[in-house]
Amino acid sequence: MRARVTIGDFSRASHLSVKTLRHYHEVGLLEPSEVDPGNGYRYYADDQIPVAQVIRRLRGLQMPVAEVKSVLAAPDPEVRNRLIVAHLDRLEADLARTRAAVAELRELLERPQAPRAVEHRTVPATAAIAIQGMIDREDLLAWWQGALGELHAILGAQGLQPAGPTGGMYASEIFQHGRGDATVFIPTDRAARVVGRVERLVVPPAELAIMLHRGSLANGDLTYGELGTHVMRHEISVEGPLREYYLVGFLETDDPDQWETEIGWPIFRSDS
Amino acid sequence: MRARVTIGDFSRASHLSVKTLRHYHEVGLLEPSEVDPGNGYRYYADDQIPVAQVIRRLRGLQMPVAEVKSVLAAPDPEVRNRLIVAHLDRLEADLARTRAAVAELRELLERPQAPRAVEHRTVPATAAIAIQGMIDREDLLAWWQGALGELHAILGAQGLQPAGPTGGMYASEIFQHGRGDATVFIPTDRAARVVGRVERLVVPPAELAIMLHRGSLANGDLTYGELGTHVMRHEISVEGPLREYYLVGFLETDDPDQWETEIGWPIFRSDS
DNA sequence: GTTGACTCTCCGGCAGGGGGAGGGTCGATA
DNA sequence: TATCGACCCTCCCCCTGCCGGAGAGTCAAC
Repeated sequence: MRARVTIGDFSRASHLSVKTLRHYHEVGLLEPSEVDPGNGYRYYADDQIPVAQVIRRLRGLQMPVAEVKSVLAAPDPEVRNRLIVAHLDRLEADLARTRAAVAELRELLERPQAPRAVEHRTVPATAAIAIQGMIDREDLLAWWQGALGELHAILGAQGLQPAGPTGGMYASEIFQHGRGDATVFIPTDRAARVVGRVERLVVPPAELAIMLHRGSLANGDLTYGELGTHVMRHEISVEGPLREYYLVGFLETDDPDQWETEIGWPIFRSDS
Repeated sequence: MRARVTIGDFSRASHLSVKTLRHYHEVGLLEPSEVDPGNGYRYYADDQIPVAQVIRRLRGLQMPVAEVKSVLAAPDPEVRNRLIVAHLDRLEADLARTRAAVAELRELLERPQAPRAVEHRTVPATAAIAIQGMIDREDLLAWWQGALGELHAILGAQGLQPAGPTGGMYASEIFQHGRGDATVFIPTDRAARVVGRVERLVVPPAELAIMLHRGSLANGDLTYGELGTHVMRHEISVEGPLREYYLVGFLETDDPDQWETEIGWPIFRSDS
């Protein structure tokens, strides 16, 4: 026989506040086992306690309500667990990222930076193989590694050598709005055969203000900031994606602190 | 000479969206260096880029806007750094908690539990020394350890022995709303002298449904849930704080997995 | 029948912005 | 100098996941 209790009692038993329970009812996350049609009173059954527990646990780990709902709706325990584990994995990844950001910020607080040099460069049009995509910022790093790896693999498989440093182009919307067009490319002298998402591309010419960034690109915003300040102060900024050239990257060394990246900001140059 | 740019250019240079910049202006976090009184256009100066960078960094680490504001308002770099480091420390603590919760949940997914026995117990009124307080849930663990340590120290200093297991009483509001009354106590035969926040207390008698919880109390909600289900199904719940008795706790062993805690739910018993 | 403790719905608000409507402006070109 | 497209402005509503309170209806014990 199932016991039936009021919302207040269920609140005390489940450790969810009355407000929260009503909210969960409203959004369909946890429906009372019975609602009196006369007065609207909600009544909960004792076997809803474990459900409430699960909800509390998952919400405590920031799982969005909609996702909790789909977990509960999944009939198969296997599916359920996979959804939960997926969320836990995302959490772990988040933790790692935050931890890294914290460490970097601590580092930056310890030792302030010296100003860096800015170079002007005229980049000619360049034939290359490339991968393009509309990318969410959070996926950028994974996409970037995958795409660069693929390009190198294609090149290697055809016995070709890069004709210049690997590079990338990034629409500023990626950084402002978290999503935008991105391109990575490797210059090639001779036409490579293209496979899958790899395509041939003539990287357009550009006038760039260039600053060298050392270390992981997770810290790239600092260099971007410095470069942006320089450009605002001394140059005329023009339309066009930001450009990066990976002089030393993850293909050359495992230690991100050793990476060297040129960051290029499109500018207008009237004279030399 | 400072350059002056429109909000769009500043957005591209700072990687903050136009919407966000307007929002930061509105809340006073980042004021444009100049606002045209005629048309309301915002203009930013190049030396605001580093400020924008700092804001972006700190916001990226979930520092509330108000706190970022006070960081920027702090004139002394020392003070600034202390504020930031404090936030980073909080973040680290958060990370540790989340990590632990993730690990526990993974564990729970691996091996499901067997149902546990529930015992009925009549607890008589008991003289004790106690510490009470209105506690936020997040501070509960620290408060609990501190208070228990203090009680034991007082007892030890007076050469007295506990006359029963250490216990605690917790208003259910703590769990429902994150804040409420809490009490920890140690029964004593002979009157102890009381010092500071320690007081003498007669722990009121109670009828309890009791379940044994093994392991860290971070997982206590599971046992609470099971016990709550039992109470809803088989007992008549009455008013009164939840009660815990720490049979094996942090004073006895360093390994939280070894802890044993009795969890008591106040019930009504008409007969034996 | 009267309390007092519950319960209901509805409204408003929090952070930290995003989306979009509707309308004014800027500047480079023709 | 007119025009056009790219900017910019304000205002309002929306999002998530609840919390707080007002005003009114209900339940159960005495």
